[in-house]
Amino acid sequence: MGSRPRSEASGGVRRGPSARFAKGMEGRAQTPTIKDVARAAGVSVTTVSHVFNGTRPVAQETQARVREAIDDLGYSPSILARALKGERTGTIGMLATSSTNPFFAEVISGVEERCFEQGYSLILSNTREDRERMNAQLATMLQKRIDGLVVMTTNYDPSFFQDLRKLRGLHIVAIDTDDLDQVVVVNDDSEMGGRLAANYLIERGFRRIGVLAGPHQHPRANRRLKGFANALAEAGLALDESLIYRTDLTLGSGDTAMQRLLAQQRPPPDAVFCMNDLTAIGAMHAARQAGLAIPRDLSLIGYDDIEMASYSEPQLTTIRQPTLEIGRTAAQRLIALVEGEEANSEDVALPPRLIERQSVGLGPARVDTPEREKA
Amino acid sequence: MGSRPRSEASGGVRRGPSARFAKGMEGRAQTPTIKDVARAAGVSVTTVSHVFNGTRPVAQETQARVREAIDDLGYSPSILARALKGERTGTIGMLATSSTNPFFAEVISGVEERCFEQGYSLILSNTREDRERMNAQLATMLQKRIDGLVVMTTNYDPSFFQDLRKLRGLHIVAIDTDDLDQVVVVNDDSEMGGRLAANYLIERGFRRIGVLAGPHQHPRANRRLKGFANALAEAGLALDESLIYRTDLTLGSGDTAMQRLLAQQRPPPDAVFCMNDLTAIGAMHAARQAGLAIPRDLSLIGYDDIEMASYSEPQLTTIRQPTLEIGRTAAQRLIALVEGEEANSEDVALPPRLIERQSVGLGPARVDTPEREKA
DNA sequence: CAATTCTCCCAAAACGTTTGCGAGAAACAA
DNA sequence: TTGTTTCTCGCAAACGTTTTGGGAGAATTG
Repeated sequence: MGSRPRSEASGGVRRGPSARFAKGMEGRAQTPTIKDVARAAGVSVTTVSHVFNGTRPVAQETQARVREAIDDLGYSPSILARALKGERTGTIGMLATSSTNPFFAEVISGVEERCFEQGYSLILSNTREDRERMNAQLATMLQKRIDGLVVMTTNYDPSFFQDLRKLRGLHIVAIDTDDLDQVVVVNDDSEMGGRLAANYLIERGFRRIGVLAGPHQHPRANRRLKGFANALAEAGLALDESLIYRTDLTLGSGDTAMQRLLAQQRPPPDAVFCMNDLTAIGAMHAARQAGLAIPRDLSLIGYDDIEMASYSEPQLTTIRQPTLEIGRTAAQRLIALVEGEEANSEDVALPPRLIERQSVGLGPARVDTPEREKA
Repeated sequence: MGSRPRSEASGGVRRGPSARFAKGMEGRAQTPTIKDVARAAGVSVTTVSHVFNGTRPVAQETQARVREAIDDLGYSPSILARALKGERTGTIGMLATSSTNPFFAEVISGVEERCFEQGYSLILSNTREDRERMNAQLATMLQKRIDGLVVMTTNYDPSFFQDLRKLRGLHIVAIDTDDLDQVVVVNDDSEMGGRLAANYLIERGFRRIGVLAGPHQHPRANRRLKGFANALAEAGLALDESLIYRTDLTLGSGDTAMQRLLAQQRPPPDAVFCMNDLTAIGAMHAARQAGLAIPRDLSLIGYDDIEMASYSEPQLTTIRQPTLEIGRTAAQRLIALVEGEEANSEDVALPPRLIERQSVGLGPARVDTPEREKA
């Protein structure tokens, strides 16, 4: 809001008066404009434009001359100028919490991939869940006239989305957020994911089950937890609130949460449902440090199926989210919106899947501690 | 090069003729222009511009009126139009191999962070080392008139950089690439990193040392290997070429390379130097599957110090690269270049550091297999 | 040979900014 | 009153495109 950086010095020899005869590599070769091409080809800018875009028939010979000039000068039209004429900028923005978290990284990758395929480019910003940053980044993106916005935040901040909704004319798709009117949301079906985890554990006979939950306001993790609790309830089991430990879904917080759990719960629960693989791997670490063997003494199930889940010790049983697909779908929907599609703006929920590996045992530690059998 | 997508349908009601009285929320609220503000405030566009930018004294009262109009309408200037006047676009591009690899992700994060701090935004593209994609992405970025470019590729493709150099007027900074004239390069001091690893292993008495190397053309990994070999040589040891196995620096390839090594080398080497943490973790996995305990039967040292290195089993001893810092520095240098700084365009090499954890034992497996002692 | 239709091209407006130039008004000095 | 300075602000050009409305000449038709 304050004074913005002015180009006081005007520094280098940026942009001389539309370099004539840019062919010769004398001096600094400015990026050629359509005018340069027109001059070189001896035609009007109109003709150059039409040749380049194929928007109107142009005589073969003229076309050849123009094309040659284009190649010679290495001309490529300025999207800036083009966008000024009311066309789209072909740029979409993405607000993400952090691009280093492997789950986010993959979603981002999916978004980027689909954007590229469709000829859009992606401006990426990491918000770190800092409201100030988000505002600043959003403002910049608006100045850059993005065609649409993908939002992937972990903590659902209603006021931010309210602000967002005021921006009529900007198309928005949210990933992993509570259902929002006016905004398309792409998710995995988190509730189903939670159920999958619960049913798997129930099936194997686990009854005393802990949870490494996400932050309070985290919609995705909360939905997983809800599905988990529902499935438990349907099996006549209750979710023991005292066995729920909060994390912020990072490696470190999984580690410390598990430490706390192990310190407070004796004996420890038979199994623990972790809201994502990162916390599960952190939890494994803590369990190991505490001398517990997995899955012998304690079973763990994660969520996401990041690549690392196949390489942990033991390999992590988890619920796979179609991560890349979530990103791709979000981009797809956004682009459809941007390109004028009005219909089909319903939310999307992609189905998760159980991936069975080694971190969940065959049942509560019967063999090793037979005395608990009777309980 | 072929026909580009035309906006044939011109679809939705995009951009009516500069919405009058945009205050009323009737219909679609277009993003207001400076003209709308001027009209609302009853002044000329000139005055609005000067008020907004503080480029000329404006009467207090007028200023107040203009500001009110700006707030009312939610005006923010179009960078497109501004850039058209020859100013910078405030956008920098980044070509990266993949944003899901944790090392890359962190570098990207550093770049993004610094860009944001300096008021630039980042267009990110994943190349997947596909030359076609790179070209297409670069072309798009050029059309968007990026002010500068950060390149982070794993395989050094001289011809690409040659092409790049032809783009005079575009500022470029490369990360992790062989020294290039005309382009600033930011690295960690990979050779020193290799030495650190070698000396640490030598110190502990390891002599028969394997290597999980990177791809042939990978400059960074090659420099590490060179430093490693040099340090070995200085200690009077030779690097056994037959103990070098190639990987492509992913988890999976670390796993399979280690499998091959274990199958072919009996007994296995005492220690293995892995070119990055991902391959080291993959290698751990393979070793475990083969029934080897780390570090009892085999010592492993990695490179990068990604977060996961602290949570693997056992925790990975590794060479830490100042990953974030590499990204930040690259962005910093690029922005300096963009803003007209000519001098100080030397390459940067940031110092790596040994992080001692648990994957390297106290020496070759004397205790457990005393018979090898005599060898 | 005049009238009509094509074919190929150009001029100019418009997009939203910034900015050099200058004009009117007020304040001040004479 | 008049000349000068100081404030305050508007006009219009320019940036690189796309696109509309013609226009000049050639080809076709009558």
